[in-house]
Amino acid sequence: MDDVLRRAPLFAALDDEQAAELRASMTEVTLARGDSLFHEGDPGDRLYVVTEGKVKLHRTSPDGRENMLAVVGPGELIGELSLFDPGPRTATATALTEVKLLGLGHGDLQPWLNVRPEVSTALLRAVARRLRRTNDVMSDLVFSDVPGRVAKALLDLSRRFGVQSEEGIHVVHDLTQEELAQLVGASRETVNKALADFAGRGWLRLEARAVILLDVERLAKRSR
Amino acid sequence: MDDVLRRAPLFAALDDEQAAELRASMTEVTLARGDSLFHEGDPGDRLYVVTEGKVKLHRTSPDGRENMLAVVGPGELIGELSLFDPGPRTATATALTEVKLLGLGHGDLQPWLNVRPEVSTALLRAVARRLRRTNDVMSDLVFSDVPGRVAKALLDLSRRFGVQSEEGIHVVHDLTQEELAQLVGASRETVNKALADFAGRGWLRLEARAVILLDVERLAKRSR
DNA sequence: GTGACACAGTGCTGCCGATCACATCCGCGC
DNA sequence: GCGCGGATGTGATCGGCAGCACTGTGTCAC
Repeated sequence: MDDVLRRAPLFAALDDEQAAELRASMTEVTLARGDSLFHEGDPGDRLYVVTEGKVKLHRTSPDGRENMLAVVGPGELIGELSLFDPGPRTATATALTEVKLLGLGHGDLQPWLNVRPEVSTALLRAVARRLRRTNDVMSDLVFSDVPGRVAKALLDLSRRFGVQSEEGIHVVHDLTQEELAQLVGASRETVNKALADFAGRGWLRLEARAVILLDVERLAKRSR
Repeated sequence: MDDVLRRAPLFAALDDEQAAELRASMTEVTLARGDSLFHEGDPGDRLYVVTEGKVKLHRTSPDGRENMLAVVGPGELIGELSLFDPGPRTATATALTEVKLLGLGHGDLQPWLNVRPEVSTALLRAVARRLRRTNDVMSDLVFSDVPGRVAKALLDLSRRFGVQSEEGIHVVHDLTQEELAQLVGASRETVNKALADFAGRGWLRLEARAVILLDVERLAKRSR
C-alpha cells in the first residue's frame, strides 16, 4: 500500500489488512491543473484523500472576487464537511497540479465508523486540527499586515512542501502570485511588492510558482 | 433532563437513560461575567457544554490586541479541539454573562465514543459545522468592509439569541462595542460609527449590550 | 450627591493597501 | 521566429479604516 495513504488520517488507525480493505472501496480520480473536483453549491457527500499533487479550496464572492481557504496536499482530506454535516459544498476544489485522489462515499464510510471507533477518533482529530489552522489564519487576517501574512503563508507552505537544498529551502507551491494573493486575502499587486521587497533584502529568491527561502529567521520575525 | 442539554450535539443521539448516565459523569461549573474558564496556552483536555449564558472564545496577539473567535451559547461546545487534537488551548474562554457549564474529561468521554458510534458522528457534525461557520467568517473578513461585517454579525447574533417583539427582533448579545469590534476584526470607533449610521437610517435601535433590529431586510442587503 | 470608572459617541489625521494603468517578460503554438 | 495570452513588475492615485484625542453618559460605591 501507498506510503502517503498510510499516513493519511483515514488510514492511520487501521492495520494493513483493514487499510487494504478500505482502500478497495475507494475510487480513483485524476485531474489536470485547472480541473475542478466539485463546485461551491454542488450537492455531494463524498470525501477525498489526495494521494498526489495539490488542490486548492476556494470561494467566489457575489461580485466575482476569489478567496482561497486552503491548499490541500498529499495525505490530506477534501470534502469532509459535506459528509459529516450534510449540505451542499461550501467551496470549490480545483487542481493546482496534476492530481490523483481517492474518493469515498458516505455509505461506504459509515460501516467503518460504526465498527472501528479509531477511525472516528482519527477523523475528529483531523477536523479539529483543520479548525485550529483556520482559526490561526483568521487571527492573522486581523492582526497582521499583508507582508506579514505573505511571510507566514510562505513559511507554512515551506513546512508542508519545502525541501532543503544547499541554497535554502526550495518551496514549489504551484501557486501564481494571483493565487497567493487570494490565499492571504490581498491584491496581487500588493503581494508582488511584498515578495519583491523580501527578495531585495535577500530573504528569498523568486521562481515560477516556487520560492527558495534563504533567511527563514528573518521571515519568521516579519511574520509576527 | 434539561431541555437545552437534550438538544446539545453530545446528547442528541442518546436515549433518555443514556443521556442521564452521561450527564451524571459531568461536573457543573458556574462563572460570573468576566471569569475565565481557561486561558490560551493552558494544558487541558476537558470539553464543556454551555447550559446557561454566553461565553466568548478569544485570543491575544503578541502586542496585546484582542480578537474574538466566537460567542458560544446554550447547547454549544467549548474546548473540543484540545480534546480531539491533544495540545494546549489555543484560545481563552471568558464568560460574557453569568454562565453554567457541564464539563467532561477525555477519559470520561472515550468509552462513549467506543461503544456508541452515534456520539462520534454527532461530534463530527458539530465540529464540521463550526468549521463551516469559521470559513464563512474568514471569507467575510476578506470580502466585506467593516459596516458589512457588523451587519452580518448582528444578523448572526439575532438568529441565535434574538426574540421577536412587536417592535422588531430584540437581540441581547451581552457584548460591549469594544467586544463587538473584536468579533468583527475592527476598531471600536469604526464599529461605533457603523452602528450609529445603521441607527440613523432606522435599521436598528441601540441599547446597552443589546440591539433591536427594525429592518432586517436592509441589514441583510448591506451585509452582502 | 459626587467622584470614579467603564462604556459610548464623534471629528481629525495619516497610512496601508485596493485599484488603475502601464510596461515587461516568458512559454507555447504554429 | 513571431505573435499572443497569461503572468509579473512597478508607479500614481484614492479611499477606508486605525489611531488619537476628546467629549458625553450611565452606573456603581460610599
